[in-house]
Formats: sequence, structure tokens, C-alpha cells
Amino acid sequence: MPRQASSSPAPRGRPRDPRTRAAILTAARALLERGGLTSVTIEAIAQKAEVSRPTIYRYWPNAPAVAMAAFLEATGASDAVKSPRAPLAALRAQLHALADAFTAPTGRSVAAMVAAAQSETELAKAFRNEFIARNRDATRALLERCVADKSIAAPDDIELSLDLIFGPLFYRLLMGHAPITHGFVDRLIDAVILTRG
Amino acid sequence: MPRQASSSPAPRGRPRDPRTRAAILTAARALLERGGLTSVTIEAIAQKAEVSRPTIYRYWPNAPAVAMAAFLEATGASDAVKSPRAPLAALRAQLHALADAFTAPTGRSVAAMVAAAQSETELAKAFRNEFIARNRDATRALLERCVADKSIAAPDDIELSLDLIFGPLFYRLLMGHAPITHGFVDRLIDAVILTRG
DNA sequence: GTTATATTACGTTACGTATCGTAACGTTAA
DNA sequence: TTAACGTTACGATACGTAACGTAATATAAC
Repeated sequence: MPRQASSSPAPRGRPRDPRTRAAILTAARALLERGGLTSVTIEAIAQKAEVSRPTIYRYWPNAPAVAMAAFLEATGASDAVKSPRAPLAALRAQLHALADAFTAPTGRSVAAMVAAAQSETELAKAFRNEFIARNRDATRALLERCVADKSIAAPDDIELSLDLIFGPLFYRLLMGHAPITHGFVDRLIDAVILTRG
Repeated sequence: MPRQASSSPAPRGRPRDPRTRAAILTAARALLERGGLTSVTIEAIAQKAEVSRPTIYRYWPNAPAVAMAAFLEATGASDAVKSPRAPLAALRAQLHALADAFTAPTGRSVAAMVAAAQSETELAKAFRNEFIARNRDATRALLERCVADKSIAAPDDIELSLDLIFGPLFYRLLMGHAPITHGFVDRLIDAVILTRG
């Protein structure tokens, strides 16, 4: 039987210790939540993770990249809401949870990664294709269930609907001109439902 | 006649050369539009403006602060749209102009300042109280004229209306998942009008 | 009025520090 | 033998500040 020519490219040499990667990401995550993006330096990560600096560079090209990886791995863990509820209630619950996350310390991390994504294209792609897409996908799915359920009318443009919901949420998170309450979220949902956006 | 005890606190010593300040801001603005926030370093500004580094520190505490000042002075110059038009048309025109600015190189500067505002409270306040407030004030005024004009129904919450318009605009600017077209702006306006947000 | 003197704006130079990214070399695990 | 790590070291960049000299303007003394 020939070698598996696909997923396993015949690993040779000493394998990477998975604890190394985990330690780096954990340290980066902790630094990010406390001091924001500016405190996530390679040196600080190395010290906190008890790993040498060159090792970190063997995994990622720079500090913001580590921060982004840590952020995405941390937020990606959250499973989709198992909802025995009605889809519209599930939609509300899902967005309330996001609002709570934005209000919690996690919110500052989200804002920090939005900021980081502005200076490097690679980070922007990663953030958009993972964090942003995840949220949009989850909400889109629930919106479609609502439509199928006839609990709301079919929107003209579901992508616009998503922008109408997420846009103001991020806007308040980033500008801080007004709080992100459940009531605020409910009004956003109402706006989308009424306008058939 | 006694001294004016108010606005002029009797300036003594050598007055600041206004060209110095102007040169610094101009240089910072140019650097910002090209290389983004990371290329706005005190050293680069000093060289481009032909000013010494210590002088820059006499005006501002750090590089992002200079960038913010340059940005706010540049964008603040735009006068309110003189509109002999109907208020609703003026509203569309105003937001189309903003969309154009977001699409142009200026948009990258806006995004950069949003990012900068995430790490320093002072910058956040300045950005929110000047740039964000300016845009909201202008749009709020036009919305109120529309209501007075009876060209649209009175929104339940005009601040929410502003969030529904600006939120998605900034969202697309920062995430880059979809283009910022005039059609997009028109749909945002429609959403606000229909929902009485 | 003219001349000191204080005060401030600026340039020049220099310093110590932080963080960067990389290179060289030895050690350890497969 | 190969690659993952640690250790150490290096040059580079930018930081923020300090010290000093000079230029420009006010106020006060004569």
C-alpha cells in the first residue's frame, strides 16, 4: 500500500510540542485582555509563556499576528447556540450574547483586533474570514430560519440586514458614544424586520 | 482701560511660529494617507516637516496624537453642505459625500484614526467629540429638517437612526467585506425612514 | 526711546531604553 | 538524521528626554 499522499506530508524530525503553541496563545490572550494590543509584545509573550522569543517567531511573523491567532482561537470555541427555541427568540438570544460579549472585557479585545486589522492586510483577511464571517453566518442562518418559519417577512437583501444589525453594534463598541444594551439590540432587530432590509 | 482679563492671557516670550505647527500637521497628514498609522513616527514627521523632534514633543505628547490632530484639522475644514435643495435630497447628498470620502484615500485615514482611538482614551475622546460628533450633528440636523418638512415621519429615536446610518458605513469601511456605494447609502436611509428608528 | 532682563520657541546633539527581527550554536526528541 | 527548542548575541529603529545655545518677543529700568 502506497503512502498517504494527502494530509500527512511525512513529518520528520522532532515534532512541535503542542504545549508550546498553547502557552504562547494563552499568554497572548491574557496580555490582550489586560493592556490591549500595545501590551502584546513578543517579549512579554515570551516571558509569560516561558518560551524563547525565536520560538515565537517560528510560529508567527509578528506580535499582532499572535494576538489575532489567540483572539480567533478563543472566540472560535463558542459553539452555535443550541436553540430549542423559536428562531426569532433564538436570534434575539444570540445577539444578546454578542452584546454581552461586547460589553465585557472581551469587547475591548474585539475592538483591538479591529484596530489591528487596519494596518495589516493579512490580519484583516483572517479577522474578516473568521470572526466577522462566523457572526454573520450564525445570524444569517437564524434569519433564514425566521423567514422559513414565517415569523418575519423575507428581507430584500439579507446581507444588508446583517450590516444593519452588526454595523451599529460595532459602531458603538468602537466609538463608545452610547451603551450596548439588550434594548439596543432589540431595536436593531426590529429595524431589520420592519424594513425588509 | 484694564487688560482683557479673558481670552488673551498676556503672551510673553517668543511666539510660536504658526508655520511650525502647520508644517508638522501637513507632514503628519501626508504620512498618514500613504503608509497608514504605523508610518506616522515622530522621526518621519520631523524629517518631512524639517522640524526637530523635540519641537514636535513640545506640541504633542506622541505620534498618534499628532496624527489625530492632523486628521481632525484636515476633515474639519469641510463646511456644511449649502443646500438650496429639499432636505431629503440634501441628506442623501451629504451621506453620498461621506461615502465618497470613505471610498477615497481619506477612508483609510478614518479607519486608522478609529484604530488609534482604541488604545488611548484621549484620542478616543477627541475623535468622538469632533469627527464623530460633527457627522452626527450634520445628519441629525438634516433629519430634523426632513421631519419638519414632513418629507419623512418623525423617528422614535433619532440617535438610533444615526446609529443605523453611520454604523453600517463604518462597519463596511473597517471590515471591508462589501463596497460602500451610493446605493448602499440610499438603502440605509430608506431603512431609517421606514422604521421610524 | 533705549537698554537690560525675563520668558518662551526652536535647533542641535546626545543619551538610555524598549522592542524589534535575525543569526549562530548547542541540546533534545523523534 | 532531521527538526523543535533554548540561549545568547547582534544591529536596527524608534522612543522620550535632557542639556545647551540661539532667536524672538515681552516687560521693566533708565
